[in-house]
Amino acid sequence: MMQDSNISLLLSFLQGCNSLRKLQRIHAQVIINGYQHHSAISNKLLNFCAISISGSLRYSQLLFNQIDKPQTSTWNSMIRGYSQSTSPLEAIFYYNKMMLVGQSRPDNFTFSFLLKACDKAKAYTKCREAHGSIIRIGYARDVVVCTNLVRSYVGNGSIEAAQRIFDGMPVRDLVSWNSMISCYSQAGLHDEALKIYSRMRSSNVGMDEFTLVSLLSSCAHVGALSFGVQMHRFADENGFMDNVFVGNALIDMYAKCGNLDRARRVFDKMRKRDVFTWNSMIVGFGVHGRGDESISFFRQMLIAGIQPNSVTFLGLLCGCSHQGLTEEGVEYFHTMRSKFNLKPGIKHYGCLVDLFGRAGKLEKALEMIGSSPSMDDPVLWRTLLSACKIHRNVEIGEVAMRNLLRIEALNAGDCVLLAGIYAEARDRQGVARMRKLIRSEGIKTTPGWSWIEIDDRVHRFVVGDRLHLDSEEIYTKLKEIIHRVILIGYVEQESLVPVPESADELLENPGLYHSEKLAIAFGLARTPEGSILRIVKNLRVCRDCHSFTKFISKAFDRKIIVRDRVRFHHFKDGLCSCKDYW
DNA sequence: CTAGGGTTAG
Repeated sequence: MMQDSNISLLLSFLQGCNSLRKLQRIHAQVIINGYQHHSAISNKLLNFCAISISGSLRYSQLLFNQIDKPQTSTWNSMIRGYSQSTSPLEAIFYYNKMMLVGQSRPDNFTFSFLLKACDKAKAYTKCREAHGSIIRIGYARDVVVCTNLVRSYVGNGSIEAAQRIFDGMPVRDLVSWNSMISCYSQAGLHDEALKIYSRMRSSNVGMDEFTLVSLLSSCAHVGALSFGVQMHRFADENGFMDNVFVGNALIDMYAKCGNLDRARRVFDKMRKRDVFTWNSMIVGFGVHGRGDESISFFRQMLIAGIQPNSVTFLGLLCGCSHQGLTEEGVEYFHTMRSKFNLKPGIKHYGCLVDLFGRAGKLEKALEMIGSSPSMDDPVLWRTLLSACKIHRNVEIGEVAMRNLLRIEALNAGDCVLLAGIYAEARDRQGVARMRKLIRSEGIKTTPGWSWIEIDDRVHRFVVGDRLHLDSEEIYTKLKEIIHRVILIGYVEQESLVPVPESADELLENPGLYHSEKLAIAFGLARTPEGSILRIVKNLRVCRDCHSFTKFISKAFDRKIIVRDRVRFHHFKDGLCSCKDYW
């Protein structure tokens, strides 16, 4: 009697326990009363130590060692604890030990925790082994286990296996669908993520905040504005707008789709704002080249008492770089350390290389690489090479190229860039050398493309595209456009050495129409007068297309928003928001 | 009360 009430008292103490110190006192009581072998008590203790934030895995390890015949649930606690710790490999060791001892069988919980550990520890082989055991022991129909399998395979880079398991699941609930979508989204397979959504709709599991957040992230990445707007409406209608994740994802989506006003409106309405909220705005302004507004939001963020992090500074520095705020950018770079105790990472150095590079201070940019943590980072050299393209600097461009070769990071895009620099310097032999280099080294090429969204449909174009169904119409329209912009001063650059946009163009089809021109022509032909054209492309805008687009915005009185690989260009009345500084 | 899902950068 006495004993039972003591036990329940100890258990209730454990329930309310919120620190390791208290826990140790309770443990001492357990030992004093001779209850250390009472399984309810020791399991509870161990479970608490393993899972709770205030607990300690080391402590639960000690407790574990004192239990002579651990039950499945006890093993599970250890595996679970380590699976969410910083040493997920330990979880796998515990599972191995459990199998080796062989006294207790793994259950559906064991596999859920183990799979999570395989994901975190990037243990592909173990993941496959677990998959086999799951089938053998008979948990292959368990919806939670399968969902974990899907995540674990994706985390280990095997999207195909994940997709097969997902498709083979006898039952899929809302969480399973959300997992599949977020996995695609996080793996960068945004088209797949958006495609899954339509299948999900027909399976009648509904949608919640989690679904929205992943889908919005994918919209942001591919620039699918009208789909994003649909999601916004859905969030409004279902009362999801109070969720800070949803608000953040919406801000980011609007910013990345070129609509900063609507991003701002969502921001203003949010009741709770966290560091993601502020960062999304700061990064948004940054990639649109509105550095002064990035700075303004940064200041307000500090006043609101939100601590900036390294992403905040990436947005801020990007804004400074694209608006030519060189001194401010350098200043903020230094305050990272001095005021905010943040160590600038390689990407922050990249921003500074870009900042100096764009401003034409190529020597400074080169110095910056020298003072960075790594002279072997391809991104830094590539950034310098892009700057050399802007400022038509052959010498430093060649330095960047030699370094890319040295660190064996050279890709086709780099060759195309340098070829462009040579072309603008009228150095045909240089262009030819780049062409040869790509061929001889067998360097993989990225085809350039542009797309435009018209009536909720995406139309995608490549250089010299003849595959589009409306090819005739597009080329006729393009001829007409060229005629009209020449009348107001556009000079076609075809008479010069063609500046290649993509490797394909450099290798085989010089002088063809860039994908961007085709997308714009199609947009002009198919949308009502006065409406905004939104173009998304995977490469940078070339000088000729940039000039061409400026003239179109004037000749046709259209606002045109182009999102290229790194930033936005807003064309209006013959001018671009980047002030020709990109 | 032993399980699985979310945002910025890259």
